[in-house]
Amino acid sequence: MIKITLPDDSVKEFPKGVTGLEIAKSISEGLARNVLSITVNDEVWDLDRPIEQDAKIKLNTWEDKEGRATMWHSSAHIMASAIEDIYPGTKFGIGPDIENGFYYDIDLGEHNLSSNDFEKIEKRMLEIAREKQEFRRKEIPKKEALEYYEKKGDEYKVDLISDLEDGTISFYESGNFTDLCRGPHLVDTSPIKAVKLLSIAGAYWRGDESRKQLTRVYGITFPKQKMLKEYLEMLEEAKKRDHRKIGRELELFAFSQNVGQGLPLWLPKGAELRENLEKFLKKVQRRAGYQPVISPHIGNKNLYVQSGHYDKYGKDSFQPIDTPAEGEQFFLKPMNCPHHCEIFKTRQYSYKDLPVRLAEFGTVYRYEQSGELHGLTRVRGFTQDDAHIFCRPDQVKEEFISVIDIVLHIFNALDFMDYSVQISLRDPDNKEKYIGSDENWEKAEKAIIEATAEKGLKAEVVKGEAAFYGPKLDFMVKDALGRSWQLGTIQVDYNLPERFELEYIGSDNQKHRPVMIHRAPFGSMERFVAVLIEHCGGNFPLWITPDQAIVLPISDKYQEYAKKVLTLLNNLEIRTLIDERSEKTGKKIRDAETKKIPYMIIVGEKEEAEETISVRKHGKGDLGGFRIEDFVKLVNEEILSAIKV
RNA sequence: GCCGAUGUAGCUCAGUUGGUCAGAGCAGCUGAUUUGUAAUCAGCUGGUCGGGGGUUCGAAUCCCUCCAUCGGCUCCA
Repeated sequence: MIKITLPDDSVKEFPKGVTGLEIAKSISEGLARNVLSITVNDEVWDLDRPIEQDAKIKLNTWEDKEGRATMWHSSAHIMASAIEDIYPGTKFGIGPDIENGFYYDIDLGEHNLSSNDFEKIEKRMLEIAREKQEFRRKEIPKKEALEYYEKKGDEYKVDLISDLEDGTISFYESGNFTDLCRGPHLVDTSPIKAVKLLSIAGAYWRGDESRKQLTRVYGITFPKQKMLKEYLEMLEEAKKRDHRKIGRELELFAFSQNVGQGLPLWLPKGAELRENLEKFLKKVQRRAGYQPVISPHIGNKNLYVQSGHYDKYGKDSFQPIDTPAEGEQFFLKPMNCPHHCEIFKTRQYSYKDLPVRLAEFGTVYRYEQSGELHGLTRVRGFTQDDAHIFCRPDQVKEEFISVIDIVLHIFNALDFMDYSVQISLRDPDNKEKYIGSDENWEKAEKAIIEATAEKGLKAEVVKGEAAFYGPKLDFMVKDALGRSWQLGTIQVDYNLPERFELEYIGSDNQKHRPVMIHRAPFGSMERFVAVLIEHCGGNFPLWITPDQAIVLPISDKYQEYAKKVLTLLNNLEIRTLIDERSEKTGKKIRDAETKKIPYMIIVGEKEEAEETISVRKHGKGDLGGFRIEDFVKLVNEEILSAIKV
């Protein structure tokens, strides 16, 4: 007998070689029907794989991430099987489960797959699912596996197997389809009740641009038809929050082919929104000891040669700007740091002057590949809420904490709670790839880890993800469709102080090299606004929204009073509009609701007589009559509680 | 840059196998209406059907090419 520990820490005894399915059955028939895989000592297994010794287990159903992963991984096999049935001779790369569904990279040879082919593949997949094909695990020696795929002519699998360690390799067989696979899988295909192929894309073999591009087919499956329907509806809902759509509807920003792709035009409403964010951050930064600086949009080539960026990015960047003077070349600035280094160099610093914090909303230009451009999240011209902190090595941690404070303060004020934090460290096995002394790296990495811990952030630590010039801390936020974007970033840099020979005089009267910290709490204004739009669906917090209120006179007779109210509110710094059209009140309200204006001020006979206003809140409805000063108080309280000063 | 898809009025979309197919709703304009918490009525103006080339008696519709957009891949100082 072996001891099986369940998630609630209860322990049950089972005969040696018991399977996950048998354990599920011993608990309940219902569970046995719904269980998809089993986690055995933190490893996900097939339900029919015998457990030979004491173990801690968890049975995974659709409700568990691991359960869904098992189902989707098996679905990828079914899709491959269906594709092989329909297009014999197809070669297969990899087919993993992903956060929402799965994909398979395939090589169809001459044939071109398009979304028009999805229906017949889906149909075949459902047939396979209904056939209740069992997934059978086989262990085969590496040599035999290689022979199998060489004979089949599938160079991708050969490539994969060649990289595996010697010994036996696991295969899974379902119906006529056999695939190299670590597993785990469903017991059989029957839990898959609903199938949807979502999209098709090119993907380089092994993510390498120089290798062949395969066809990647994305799909998702569900144990119930209804779930698929709900999922597709959810995707539709998410599309409604897309910043590109809302940006157009609320007239926040636009693109023009005449101006150029990836070059956003901020419309009056969007510019107001952005300025409100900038004003807020400027205020916060002033309090935190930052000094504003301003630098030009172009820089001499020499500047970027010195920074090292010319070498690394010059060829792929925008073309140089030539001037009449001989030998002079300028570039649109791709980042602000070299300029800020030059600002730092304009005077001498004592160790007592540090840290020096230079801040600038600096607009930069980068040549992003055309296929990469995406609304406001990926553009060719954007404004960083940039600052560079020049400090002593012993100040790194303190500075990190203070920057994290700013980032959290902003996220808090915008009700941005759903973010993740990533610490990127250097690859410990490849230290020579990085610039800067071992000692400084260790100090900085330790400082970042400690600073995040002290701030109570749950950060994921990723080794080998650091830039060559220093470790970093990133704040990531997801957009409406679940894609992750990097917003705030804090990066240590040992490279630029070196290249620009920055120095300060220490207490020992010797010259020392400062550490530089790049940081941008928003990241870029463009990307931040994009993600903000998707988070609030265009219903911006009152304090940054372009228009906070709109006065709606009931009829032309009350225009005069309405204008009086308008002036009064604007004088009290409530950004207010007026709707003077000869429309019915219902229509004016509808239009104001559509524009997502937080407060509607309705004035008619009664209000004029009483010197009051009727207030309607967006999305909520009528709040009743107010004296103007009471309304202003209400608005100011709402703003203060949001900003949480 | 690569793979696939898309591109019809400011916006959202119809347009059957190439032949009164250039349309609708919203928006806009003009007029009437003077309105009380999510759409008042009537009339009117908008489009070289993404650009260019080709096939055809005839192209929004078929082919080629370029551009842009969308979903991915790669990249992201």
